[in-house]
Amino acid sequence: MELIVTEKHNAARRIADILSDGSATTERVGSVDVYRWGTHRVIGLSGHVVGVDFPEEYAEWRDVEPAELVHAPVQKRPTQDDIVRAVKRLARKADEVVIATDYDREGELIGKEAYELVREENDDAPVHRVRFSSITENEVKDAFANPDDLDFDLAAAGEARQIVDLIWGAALTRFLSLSAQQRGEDFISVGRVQTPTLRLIVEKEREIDAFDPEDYWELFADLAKNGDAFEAQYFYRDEDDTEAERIWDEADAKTATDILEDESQAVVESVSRRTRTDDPPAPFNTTQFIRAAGSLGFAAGRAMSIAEDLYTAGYITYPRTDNTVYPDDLDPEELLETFAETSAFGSDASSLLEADSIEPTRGDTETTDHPPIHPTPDQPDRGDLTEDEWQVYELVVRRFFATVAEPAVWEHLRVVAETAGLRLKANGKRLREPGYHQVYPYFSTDENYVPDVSEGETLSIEDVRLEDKETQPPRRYGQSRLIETMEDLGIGTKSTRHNTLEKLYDRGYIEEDPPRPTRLARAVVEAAEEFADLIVSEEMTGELEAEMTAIANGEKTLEEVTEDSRDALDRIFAELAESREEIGEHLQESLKADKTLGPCPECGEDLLVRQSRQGSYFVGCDGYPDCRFTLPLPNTGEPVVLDETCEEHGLREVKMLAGRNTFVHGCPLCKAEEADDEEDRIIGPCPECHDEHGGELAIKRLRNGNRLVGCTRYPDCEYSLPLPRRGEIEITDEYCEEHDLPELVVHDGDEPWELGCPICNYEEYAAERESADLESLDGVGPTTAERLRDAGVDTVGDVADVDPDDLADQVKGVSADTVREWQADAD
DNA sequence: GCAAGGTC
Repeated sequence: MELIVTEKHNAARRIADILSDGSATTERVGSVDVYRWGTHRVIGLSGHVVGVDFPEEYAEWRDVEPAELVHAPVQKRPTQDDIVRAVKRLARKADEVVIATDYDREGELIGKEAYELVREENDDAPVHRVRFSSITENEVKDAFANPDDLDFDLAAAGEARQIVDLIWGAALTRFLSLSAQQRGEDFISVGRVQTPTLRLIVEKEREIDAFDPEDYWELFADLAKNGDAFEAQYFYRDEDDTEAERIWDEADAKTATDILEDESQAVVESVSRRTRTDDPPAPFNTTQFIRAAGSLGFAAGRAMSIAEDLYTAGYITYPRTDNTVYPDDLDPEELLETFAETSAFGSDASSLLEADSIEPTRGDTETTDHPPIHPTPDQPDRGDLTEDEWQVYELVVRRFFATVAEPAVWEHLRVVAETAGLRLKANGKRLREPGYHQVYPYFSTDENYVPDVSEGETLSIEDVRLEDKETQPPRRYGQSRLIETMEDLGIGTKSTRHNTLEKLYDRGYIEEDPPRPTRLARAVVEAAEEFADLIVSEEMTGELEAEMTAIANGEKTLEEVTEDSRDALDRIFAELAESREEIGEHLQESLKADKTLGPCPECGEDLLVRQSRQGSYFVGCDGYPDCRFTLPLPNTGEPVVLDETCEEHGLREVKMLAGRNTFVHGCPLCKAEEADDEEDRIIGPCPECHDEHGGELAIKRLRNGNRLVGCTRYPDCEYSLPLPRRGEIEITDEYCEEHDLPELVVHDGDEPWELGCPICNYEEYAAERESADLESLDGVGPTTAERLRDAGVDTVGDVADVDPDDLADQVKGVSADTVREWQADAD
């Protein structure tokens, strides 16, 4: 039997399909699907199926000095037992094994891991390695016709990285967490990739904090030719003889304005025209895809998750790639033709096919890992995808179109006019040839109109405006710019950069989007800068890359590299030992600062965001138990303490993070006082207890900011209906006959909306929620929805009734935590 | 309970 091992299940299926000419069938080996035809078997791994870790006796943090981890043994252990078992079972019967993992360093290591599993069971079957960079018939058949051997040096380079990352990350993470006495989930983590990334964010924040704005002025005038007006701006030559628009002195600005206002005409001094070619963009690699999706409003992780769904469904190629050059065996014309008949893209594809020749653009990076992201000939109908998925799919299709389209041509027109010794300029631009913009509408094609004037011509000055401005602090990194910067610095990989950002959010290091660092993040970066500079610098990756290259080239061994790295970490721990307490205190202060609102109105100690034993959040006093002052917080989402401070109480405002239901709660003391001041408004009989006890329904505002319709006999009667948190609620004269309650109207923003009878409203809402499509849940695409339906879950209402762990076991790609998030969302 | 790297 010939066994073929691939890196992922999808690749196994497609390779089996190609090599068997479509005759392969599936069989189960344990719980794993394997493809077979004749004497061949193809099994797909799931990336790494074994991982490195310390032996069991190092697992308890309290029993081991973090510094001991530096010299602790490192073991390989299966992380995906079912797949490991299946590989071993197949290996026993194999006469020959072919490793067909991805064509990159990590693929070589994953291949070696498979090789070692095979060798545990089978001493003598020959093991070959095939390499191909896209799963197309030609490449795959060619690779299998010319098998090679595993590159053990290259795999060892990857193993060295695993060991160095584990030792540094685990030892320093434990050191920081233990010194700050952080237990449980709230450990303080550092690592070769996450900490330099965090430093980028922290350093930008330092620049913003240190920024001192400066006033300046800009002077504009409208010039007109026969009533045809356009905007021009005053400029001058500064001391370096460069053109400048900003006027730094207010008196100078006023003088120039006065002069200009006294003039009614300006004479055209020069007119220059030039045309500029605007080349179409390069094919998508992961980073550029994330950036483009980011400009459509998708967060990096969300964009990748949608792309993975589209890939699994077969609509686009593999979304994790560094490559920006299409492979030779992609025939763009052929692919375009498959779009020519579609309703969504037919006319654009047809117009592209009219070109004399089709020559796709090329980016700077040509790699062997995977082709650039492009659509496959397998096209979905619009109805097959959710709205978000369609947007991302269309982006990928149109990017492919753009890469085979013509350049655009812009015409620039610069006019300089002079009056009373002052010069005014206008820069016009016009899109003369739309080129690729016609099929790729994601870039701006805004034009700026400046009429055709000629030198010596007189223009009238219509309107003079002096604008006072101030210099702006540097902008925070957005998610996609962070990912681009990580790529430029060489930290992380195409597959992990967006995960690193999510990790920083989860660890409480960054908040909001664009991300801002917490006090804790600043303290961690400061501690690392002072004591373990290497872990916070992007150079650690650069140095490690150089060492890995040396291993791959046979110039160094894994042992040499990991020993050097251990020595460096030993030296860091020698210094850290003396400062343990100091570091711990600083981290603890920062942790507290992130949760501090301001002075307690009763005792003056700090008010802090705390969590009750049941898990709900509230505001409590640091003087507890002497001071028992508390304030409630809303019961949805996770609280974040903002920098904005309430003027009345000197307390920082609170924001509740709850996905798309995120909102700013404000000062919790103001909210509580507002609720105390707001009278309950009675609207009608309580359906539960009016007949028996005379209870009535009232619109109530709770101290945590929630608003509801509840019974006046609360807590004896707990009947309640939810109401929106925001907006003024008007009680109208129209009555619901069924419930004997007035119709309500909510005034929030411009358009008031009719909520109607609160009971009818709630019943409708509950029914809708109950039967809502699975796709309305966060992160559920058609693939996941299909799998959920297979497991007997058809609606959002059904999700509420399942056991999260059971469902996670049944449905591939869904974790129990995800299910719990859906359930919380549905409440 | 630690990292980063695969993949779902």
